[in-house]
Amino acid sequence: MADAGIARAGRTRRRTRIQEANEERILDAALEVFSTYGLRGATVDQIAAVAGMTKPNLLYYFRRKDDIYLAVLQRTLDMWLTPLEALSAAGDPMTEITAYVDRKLEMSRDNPKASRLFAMEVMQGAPVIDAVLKGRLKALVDEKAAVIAGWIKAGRLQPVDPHHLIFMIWATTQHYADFDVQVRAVLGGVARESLHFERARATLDQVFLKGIKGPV
Amino acid sequence: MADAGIARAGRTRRRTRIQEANEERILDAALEVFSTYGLRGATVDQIAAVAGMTKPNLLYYFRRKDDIYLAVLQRTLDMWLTPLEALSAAGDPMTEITAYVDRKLEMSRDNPKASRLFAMEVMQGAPVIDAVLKGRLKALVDEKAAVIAGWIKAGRLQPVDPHHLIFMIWATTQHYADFDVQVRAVLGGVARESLHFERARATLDQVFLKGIKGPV
DNA sequence: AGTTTTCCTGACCAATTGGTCAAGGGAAAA
DNA sequence: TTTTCCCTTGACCAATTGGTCAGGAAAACT
Repeated sequence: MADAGIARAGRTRRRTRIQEANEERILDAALEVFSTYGLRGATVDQIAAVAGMTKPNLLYYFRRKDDIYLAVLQRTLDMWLTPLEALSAAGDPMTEITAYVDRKLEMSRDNPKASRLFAMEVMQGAPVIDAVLKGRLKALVDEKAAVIAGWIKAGRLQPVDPHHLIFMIWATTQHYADFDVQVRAVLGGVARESLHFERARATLDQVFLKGIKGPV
Repeated sequence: MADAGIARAGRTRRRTRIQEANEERILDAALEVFSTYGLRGATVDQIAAVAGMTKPNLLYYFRRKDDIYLAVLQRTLDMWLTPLEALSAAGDPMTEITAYVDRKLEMSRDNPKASRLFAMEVMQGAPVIDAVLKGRLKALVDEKAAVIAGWIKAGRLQPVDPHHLIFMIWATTQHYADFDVQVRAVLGGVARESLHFERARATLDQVFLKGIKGPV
């Protein structure tokens, strides 16, 4: 996979500040464009325009469209998986899960483009990160599902299918990023940003909490 | 908007069986392609190939790419809104909501392409159905949210924000269509189709049921 | 049957797309 | 200051894209 940019001939050189700055500008622009139009719908010209540079200049840093796409996916991947990794068997089940929901929701609010990028990739059949889904992601989910299963076995949580519970959390939280336009359209001018986020959080917390809280 | 196909000159003629059949083939193919790549990422050649006809032939029925897109969106819209319309104030709250969840989940299973088509459209900023979202959809959601609010006021349901509850239901059910690839990847070969659908249904029903069931 | 209308296709076109390249302008090491 | 690389660009290219058109093949009407 190399170093993202500068896969050009000759040995690997030190990274210039210009290089560093431009690659970041490009990746930011690429996130913007790819997260809206997907790999196929996005054009290099468009990314270059958003990044404020000429197309050949952009292609100097990333030789092919696919390279940019790959780089921006990888860049966002870790950030996206972090919240689930933080779910700890040691903590109190309800606290842990609520915290996970809240963290994920915050990510959707603060980084909606990352959410949409993955959504686009997956909806197009995950041509690039398919292996990651089946490998790293599956392993992580299986691990945390086991943690939840442990809580259930210990009688600290209602018996629910852990995998599908995780799917529910993903779906509900990412919905606010992926379908942002629809959410706004339906809520109308009524709800101001922060307010509608707070309501979402309250609703999710409440339903999940009551929905899976341990035996009365 | 006209008659979808044959907006060609002259007065509107009767629809041939050939016409009817071909338009359906085209719309099926268009659903397949647009739901995967979105408006911009899809190509007319590709749709024609899936429909099993030449590009000029396809363009004989729909003169522009946008026309096909619009037609396939409209064709799917009603079907997509039906489940929510069926939610009735007259019924028992929990029964109604569970039934809605189940219906939506079945739609995701039986017509995942429709789900992905709308997801794509919305994620790309809803350039085509923006007005529908703010008009018809908002009106429908507001109406049903009022129904739910009524149940809450009557003490038959835990107090939750009705709009966000509806979002939760959309998100969780459509997730199985939109992120199908991811779901399969994470569940691995373990779960066979029908089995994993049944588990999803059970999990959603349970969490929503316990999550919002009226005061004990 | 013959005539009219619909259907279908190969050839074609302009615009856009991903990508290359030679050569000039700058930054930084010597 | 000089030299060496790094950076940037306009011009260019082949392939793909959305879309047109003239004319032949097949239906449909009479």
